[in-house]
This record gives sequence, structure tokens and C-alpha cells, in this order.
Amino acid sequence: MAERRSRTQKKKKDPNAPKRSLSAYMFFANETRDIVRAENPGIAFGQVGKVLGERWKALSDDQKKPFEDKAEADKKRYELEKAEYLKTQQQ
DNA sequence: ACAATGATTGTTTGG
DNA sequence: CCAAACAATCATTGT
Repeated sequence: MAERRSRTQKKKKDPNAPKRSLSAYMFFANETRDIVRAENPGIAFGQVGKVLGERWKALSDDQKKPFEDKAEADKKRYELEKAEYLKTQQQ
């Protein structure tokens, strides 16, 4: 159910498309990518991705908290552009 | 009002 | 530049 669209635009949604915000995983990845790659010199691209995911959940909910916190802040960012987009499109 | 959907976010490496 | 694997997201939409 709900197949993941391999990503990369596929369909249009909105005229200005405010784009949503990032996910905690993105913030976590920003830091982990450094670690994972540091511990796995020469690791393959697809492999790192998997290892990353394992690490992500490997953390305790409290550890993801800091990441969620950033995701939370990013969401606000989206809200802002969304408001602008709505305003613009309404005009 | 409620439910489901879709679209999106960022990272990794390599030709 | 783009591709998959990884996870979250969560706002928008339609009836």
C-alpha cells in the first residue's frame, strides 16, 4: 500500500508547491552520515543508507528527540512558506 | 468531520 | 544529474 514514489518529481501538486519540511531522519542523517562514513571507509552508497537506518532506530527515543526538535523547527519553516504560497496563489 | 493520499525531505557513492 | 534504501512527515485533499 502506498508505494513510495522513487522520489524525483512525478506529479504536480500545487502551483507554487511550498514543499514541506524535513524529517527527524534528515537531521539525524546529517550527523550520522559523518559517523557511518567515518566508521565505514569506502562503504557503498546503498549500504550506508541501510546502516544509517539501523543506527537511526538504534538510538533511544530520547536520542532522536534532538533530531525531532530540529524537524519540529523545520516544520515551522514550511508553515511559513506555505502561508506565503497560499497568499500568492490566492492573490 | 473523517480518512487516505500524495508529495516531499536529506544523505550516501559513482559514471 | 540521477538512482535506491532508510525514515518521518504531515499538510492537502476529497466525500
